[in-house]
Amino acid sequence: MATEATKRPDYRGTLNLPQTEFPMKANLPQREPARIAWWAEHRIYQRRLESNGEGRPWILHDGPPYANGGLHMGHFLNKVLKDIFVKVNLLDGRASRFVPGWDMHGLPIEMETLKHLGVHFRSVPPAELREKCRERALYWLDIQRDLFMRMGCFGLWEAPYRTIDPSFEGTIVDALADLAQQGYLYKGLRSTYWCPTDETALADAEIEYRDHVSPSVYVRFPADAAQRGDLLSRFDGQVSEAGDLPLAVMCWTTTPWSLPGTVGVAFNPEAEYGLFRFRHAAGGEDLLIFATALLESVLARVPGTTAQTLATTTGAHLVGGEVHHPFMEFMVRLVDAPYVELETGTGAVTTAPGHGPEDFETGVRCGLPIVTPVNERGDFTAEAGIFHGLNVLRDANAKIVEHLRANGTLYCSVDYSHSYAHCWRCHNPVIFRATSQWFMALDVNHLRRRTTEQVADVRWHPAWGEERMRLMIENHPDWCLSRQRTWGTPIPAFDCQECGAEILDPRVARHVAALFREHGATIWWTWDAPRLLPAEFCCPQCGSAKLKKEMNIVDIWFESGVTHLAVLGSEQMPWPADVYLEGSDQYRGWFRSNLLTSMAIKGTPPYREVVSTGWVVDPEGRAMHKSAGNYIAADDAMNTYGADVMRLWIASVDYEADVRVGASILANVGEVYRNLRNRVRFILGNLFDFLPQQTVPADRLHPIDRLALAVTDALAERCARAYREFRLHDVYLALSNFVNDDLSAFYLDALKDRLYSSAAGATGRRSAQSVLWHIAKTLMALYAPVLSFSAEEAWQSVPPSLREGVDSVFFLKLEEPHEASPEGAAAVWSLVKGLRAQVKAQTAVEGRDFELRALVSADAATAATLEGLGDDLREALVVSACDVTAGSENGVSMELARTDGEKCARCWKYLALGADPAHPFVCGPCAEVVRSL
RNA sequence: GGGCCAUUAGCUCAGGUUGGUUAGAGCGCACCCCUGAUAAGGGUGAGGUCUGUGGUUCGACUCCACAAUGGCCCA
Repeated sequence: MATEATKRPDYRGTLNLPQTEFPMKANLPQREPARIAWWAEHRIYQRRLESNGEGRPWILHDGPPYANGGLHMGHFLNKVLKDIFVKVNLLDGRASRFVPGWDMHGLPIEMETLKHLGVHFRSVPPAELREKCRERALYWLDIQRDLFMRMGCFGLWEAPYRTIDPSFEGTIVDALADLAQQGYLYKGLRSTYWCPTDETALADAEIEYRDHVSPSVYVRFPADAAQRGDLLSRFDGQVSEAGDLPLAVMCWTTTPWSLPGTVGVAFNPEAEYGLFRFRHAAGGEDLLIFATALLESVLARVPGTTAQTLATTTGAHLVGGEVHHPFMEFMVRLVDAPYVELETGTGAVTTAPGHGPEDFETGVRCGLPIVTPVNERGDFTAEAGIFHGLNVLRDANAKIVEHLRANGTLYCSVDYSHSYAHCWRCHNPVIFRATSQWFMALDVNHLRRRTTEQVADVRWHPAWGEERMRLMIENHPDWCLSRQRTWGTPIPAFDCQECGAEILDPRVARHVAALFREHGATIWWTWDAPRLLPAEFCCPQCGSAKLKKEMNIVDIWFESGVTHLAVLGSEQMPWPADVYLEGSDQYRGWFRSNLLTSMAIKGTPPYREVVSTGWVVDPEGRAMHKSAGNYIAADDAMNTYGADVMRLWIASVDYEADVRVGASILANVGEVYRNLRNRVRFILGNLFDFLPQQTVPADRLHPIDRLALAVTDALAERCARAYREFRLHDVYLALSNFVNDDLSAFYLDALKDRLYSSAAGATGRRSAQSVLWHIAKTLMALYAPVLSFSAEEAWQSVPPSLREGVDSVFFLKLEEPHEASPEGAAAVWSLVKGLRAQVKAQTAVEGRDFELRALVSADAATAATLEGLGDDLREALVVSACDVTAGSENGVSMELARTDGEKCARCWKYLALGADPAHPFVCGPCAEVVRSL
């Protein structure tokens, strides 16, 4: 063995093997924080923004997260996606200035603060409670900001917009002034969701549906003699066996507490109703009216009864009749309502316009009185008679059922489990109350029509977003803007003490807005009315100066609905935004609220494009919940996998639909990450001795290198286009295919011989390096929006002489300008790649790569093309010799055979050895290189 | 209960703008090669009734209807 070693010396030291400081192992969780500090210290984002200064900035307007807790994977998806597109545009030469924002007012924070303090909101003075809420919101803002920065997101983190800033509060009130001036705001009685626990009206968005068990009651609404005659006549006089039995309508409700406010009974006008002769188990008999379709169901619930059908008619025929209330003093009108369904109950539904939106609508349409005998705490008022003082959610149902049973009007009461509206924060059931609230009208000034029309002018991603938004606007009721809470921005309304006028005057609103900008909105609680009003302002109706401020705050969806007015509109942050990007729940939320305020105040949408994302779900496709045990906190994921792997995960999925995440999914992404990282590492390793001035001009590159250049430029073009069109997954697929298939398995593999065994400064080697440097820059730039940490790390590992003073990967261009590629380059590339694949497929049979010589035969044209590649064809096939012959047949075929040569101890190709007696085991070219060292 | 969206190999996704030969890729897995990208690299292979059921058609993963499962929004 010793003699063998001396006979065949080790030439390893004479080769140009890769060297790089870019480590193979990423250690992302440990290294990423230092990268963030470096970006901040060197003001990388700000400097690129400044150098991109010309032209209109590209603005992705940030939808504000709610500052009331930690961050989950949904937050990660949201903010990182935004960051990716911000960086795409940054690298693409635009000033993509990202101003992050936070939604900081509102009930959830107020609740969280009260819980934190352990007190009830009535026990804390408003100004003090507001200060505590502010502290709490700022506390969460800091935590969230740190995490967003930890994700690697670029943005103006030191100057975010916050809905609690006095300037923002001023914008909110100015927006109300604009709306008031144009006649959008009105005060109206409305049946609104009302939370008796929190004592506030709730927006639709503040409602969640949960299962709830209610007593489902069948109640007798008796008719007196006159009413009886009238009702019987409505059965077309076909009633012969009625005798003188008493008559009643059998009504149904799942909210017995609404009975004191029940002033109507609704029938489905198209359904059939029967007049039934009822024999009760106890012995009595009477006549009852209810839906025929529900007869069996009713009999099943009122045991021991039998019924005989005397006559039938339609619901429409019964409308206009009247019966007595089962216990109140007033009469109840029979009305029609299309929503009355015949699946459960009796088809005769109690209607309390003060306690339900449908009932309210029916009441208004049919002229019923709007009765609301329930106060803000859910207690019956004196208007409810004997039930005065009972609470509708606690004891009213039981007491009312008991009373019905006692006075003989209850047929049946059974527990009924159904989906019922609950408060989103305290999770208690909510009720409806008719209360006086401020509304934004959607049909004033053709707002609804103009909005649905202009929805078509926005580019929606995915495309179905347009239809979804259009339907959303078409079906939306007027927007209830007022809330009866403390932590928010006051609605600048005053009530006249003399004439009772409710005043929301634009002039007053602008005055208040200016005061808020200067002093903050808390002055609404600490200043008296005269100080808040413009000098000499009097009631526009009666001229009285005795005005009292209202204590309503504005819906927080209105606050976030005017972020476009608060944040955009300057030269640096122009209005409208280029893009809004949020989860698909925001079609109903922020996309819509911004659209409506913008259409009303500015006349056009606040965005040109809208991107919506799916939901982050667990590996089985189920929603994530802390209580379900499948919840992943954003910081935990980053600490485990590193932000860059998490960021790559986002590119690996189709974010427009729901995206799954879990340990095995992220492990897969981790493998792809290592691929992408090692490709760049290998390329950088081969550039350790390369200098920019050694770059070989395109026209003198090796043929295969020119093809590689062309293929790389095509990739960059394709990726850049996909990036600009938000097709992130296409970038991911294109990059991983390129890096694995074109580079690792083909080009880089082929290049090793030339890079390693040529003389360091040989033109051929510099040609390869020239192209490798171009590929490296291309890849790092394309990686940077997604793999921000790793791309930057790679860039910092490039020898400074090669980097030429470019400090950061974020100073590169997304797509380097380049000359047109040679005609058909991609086809030639594929052709050669295909031949190389054939070689590889046969190496197991025929021998190792370099042990082979290839005999390629092709039609004349193809042969000419292949011959044009010169020795690069041999190199690309990784064989020791290659001959091309032109045949007459179409296409290309190849034969492989063993070479005659011996293995060169230095380059490992099989060639004639020993031309230089000093180096007997080495081929001619290698001997020459070695001699020159 | 209604609207919208999704459902293609173990996982993440392509695909077919006009339905037409053996539905593709990466990762994982199994086996093999290399050891001068080495806590790397290369090759080969096994995995799919394209969620299900009907329908239209000479022919459907692709069009239509219904259903299931999951998601978002609403009631």
